[in-house]
Amino acid sequence: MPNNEPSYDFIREIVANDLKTGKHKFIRTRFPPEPNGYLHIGHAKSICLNFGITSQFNGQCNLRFDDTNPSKEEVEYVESIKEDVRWLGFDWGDREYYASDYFDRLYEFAINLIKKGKAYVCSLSAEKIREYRGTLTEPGKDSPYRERSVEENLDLFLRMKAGEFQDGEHVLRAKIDMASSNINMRDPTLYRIKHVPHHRTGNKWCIYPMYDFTHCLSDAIETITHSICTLEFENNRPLYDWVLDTLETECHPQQIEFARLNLNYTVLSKRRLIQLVEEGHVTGWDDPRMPTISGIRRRGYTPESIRNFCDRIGVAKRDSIVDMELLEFSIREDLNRSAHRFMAVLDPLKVVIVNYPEGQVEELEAINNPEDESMGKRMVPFSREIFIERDDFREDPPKKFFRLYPGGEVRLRYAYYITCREVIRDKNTGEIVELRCTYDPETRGGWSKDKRKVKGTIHWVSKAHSVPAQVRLYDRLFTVPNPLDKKDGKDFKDYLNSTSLEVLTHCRVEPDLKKLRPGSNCQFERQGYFCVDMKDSEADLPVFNRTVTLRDSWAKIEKKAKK
RNA sequence: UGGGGCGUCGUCAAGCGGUAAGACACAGGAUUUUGGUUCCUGCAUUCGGAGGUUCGAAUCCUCCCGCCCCAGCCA
Repeated sequence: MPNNEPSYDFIREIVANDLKTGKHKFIRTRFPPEPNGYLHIGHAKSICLNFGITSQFNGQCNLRFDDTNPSKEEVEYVESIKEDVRWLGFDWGDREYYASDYFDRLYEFAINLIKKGKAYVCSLSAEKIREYRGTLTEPGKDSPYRERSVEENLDLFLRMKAGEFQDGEHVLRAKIDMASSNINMRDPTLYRIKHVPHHRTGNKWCIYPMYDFTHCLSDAIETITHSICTLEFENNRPLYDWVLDTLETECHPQQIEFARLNLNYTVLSKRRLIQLVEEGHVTGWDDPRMPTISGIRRRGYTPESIRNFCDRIGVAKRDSIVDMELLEFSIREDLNRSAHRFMAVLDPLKVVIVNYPEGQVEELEAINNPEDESMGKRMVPFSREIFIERDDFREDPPKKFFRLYPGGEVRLRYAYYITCREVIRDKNTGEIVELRCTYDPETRGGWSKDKRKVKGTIHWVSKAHSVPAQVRLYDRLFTVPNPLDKKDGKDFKDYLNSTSLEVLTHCRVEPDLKKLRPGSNCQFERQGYFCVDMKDSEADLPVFNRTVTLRDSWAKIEKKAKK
């Protein structure tokens, strides 16, 4: 049976079915980041999933900060997270929640659990608790404090909250089963003492709830219908259900796990990213080489391209490593149809057109975006002395090289055909410093009446009219597809790409490029997509970040020839 | 040799008992004033392996193999 319907991923299938059977009339999800670092492209997958599903099925997605560990969390992170989610194009309305807003209710739930005889205060040290927990193959042992009376537990827990104890003296534990084959069920810790001020609740609390206790109850409080998380929480699902079942909450969301995103040539874990930042391997969370949302944004990626990327990678349960090229495809696709084209010479080589009248300047018409006529045209100044890309000239051209070489003719985009007549070198170094060329006045605009074949077209800028610019060429952060694949004791940082950033300081670009606003995208013809750096660009010296190169089939041919 | 998951093209990923979608990548070719874009064409006789059930299996059953997750008072 041919089926032309676009297929849902397994989560959307569940949601659609719940709607169809009437299990739910309204879908509510949540995106629950812990504010202990910046969001990365892996979070984008989760954001697109959670917000995407609810917009598709007319539901709502809450933004909830899972802020139960004050020793790792900071307001800087909550601000950046909000900015990133918004930038990606999603709106949580007024539903900005914090697990810490539920601390009072969570505390009541804990009291309730104690009263039901389902939780107890354990006074074993952390090390002892670990010992008593058993191992993967051996069952654990009951804590000697497991049978404390409800009254004693209530009293102790109250005093924990009141600050009568030091960190680590007691914890509140669920009373489940120390012999469970699921280690998460061996009387997991629910509350710990931490005399640490919280970024939102200040000094109000010195006991903080653990994830397993907080998350399910926060979901229930917010009447979440589908609690979507990553695979590693699969083992926690029985505990998620146990807490809600035992407390008999009115709402019992369904936890569903999917495989987190992995991308080759980079790392996607906050722990490692924070390491790169703190140890100075990158300039910050928003370094354009970082896979963080802020890094990608500064690199020049568009929200649209990220969303398309997330659609393309799909949602499933199997661990996978997505090819970076898919991300690059997504941004090329978006920028190809939207980016304004310009000419920019990254590594300038001076060309004097000897038969062009000295002092003459022409304004030549150039198309702003061949994919979008509505973006119009612009005038580009042309004169006797211009710059071309050093790499577009070869004294000894390889096969199939159809750019400029001695005696060869090439088209200057939107300008004229020129022929190279003479190569000028530096007397001392031998370096080529200038090319003497002649132009054909009959080819204005780049056309010839005699239909003579000129296969190559190169970009250029007028020496006198172009403006200087700095260009930053970014490459992948790591040299190997999987930096975590630690053979012979190597650390992921051993695979850092030492040439992931190349700064070009002598570039010359079209004068109009000076007018671009920070953050704007554009294409440097024949080279790639670039954006004006949001932090370092200045009116006198614009700074451009290379978002991604254009596909380059010449580079492939050359590479093949070398082999 | 405890438990929970997962194995379909180089990379993602559909497939839900009726005879292997799609995308990226790759390889050819056409068009092109970006060696860009666009457009054609090709790219899994086979679904981790072996048995079995069935007229028919990637889909059901059995066994085996491989990979991931869990022993935080992290999330």
